[in-house]
Amino acid sequence: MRKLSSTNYYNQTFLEDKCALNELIHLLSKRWLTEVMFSIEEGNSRFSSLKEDLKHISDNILADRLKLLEQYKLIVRNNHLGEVPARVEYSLTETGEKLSDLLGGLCNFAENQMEFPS
Amino acid sequence: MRKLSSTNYYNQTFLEDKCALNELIHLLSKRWLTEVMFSIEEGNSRFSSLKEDLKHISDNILADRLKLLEQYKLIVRNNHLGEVPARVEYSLTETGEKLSDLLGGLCNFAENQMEFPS
DNA sequence: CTGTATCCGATAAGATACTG
DNA sequence: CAGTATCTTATCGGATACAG
Repeated sequence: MRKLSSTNYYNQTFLEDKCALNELIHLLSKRWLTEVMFSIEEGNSRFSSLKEDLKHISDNILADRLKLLEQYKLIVRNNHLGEVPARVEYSLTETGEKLSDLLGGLCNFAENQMEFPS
Repeated sequence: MRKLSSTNYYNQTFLEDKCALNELIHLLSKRWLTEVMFSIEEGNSRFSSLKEDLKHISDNILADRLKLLEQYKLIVRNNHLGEVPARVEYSLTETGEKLSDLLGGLCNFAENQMEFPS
């Protein structure tokens, strides 16, 4: 639960305060996060179906990414209360869909106009 | 110089191979990288003027980010050979300018349509 | 089924000192 | 002026075990 080593922490918050883009990119850079978003967009709404679709993801990472996406209001969590076994469904918010579109454009750019070294 | 702890390394390359977007985001997520790009776009072409513009960046980080941007062909390095003291100028490539535009759109989205927690 | 808790190795940022 | 080399600390991803 500790953090902030002076400059390291300071610089990160400085950059995030300066421009929201830095905070967004920091979020997007978390491994699997965009994949989880795209997988939900494609119709995988359950924890188990996401886990199956993203073959190599682990439970704790998937749970963490879902929590993050929910906190940033990019997805909504629909808990079907009281059902046993538990049933939860996720879906994109409007903001989430908009972001997904923008990332589509960026993806197209990355694949067609960028040259990656080695 | 060592790396790859099996799954950790494997998953990263798996995701980068699957979609170039992941590799691009991984690049953009390096701290200061977009700031360096934007600062060059605004006319800061020298190492020293970038360092002055981005007040809290350290030498080794700035040097590393410039090297990365050059490797990905987002900037070009123009070495004025034989001048003493050394003089080097950086500028955006066409690809760099295109990426900068796209990031502008993403930045606009981040600042106007996203809600950041806490 | 849908998660949480703890631990460990790998990577990234930055401080400091030094170089052509 | 424009960097490089070495080292320390913080953060991140993943394995494993467990819980409501």
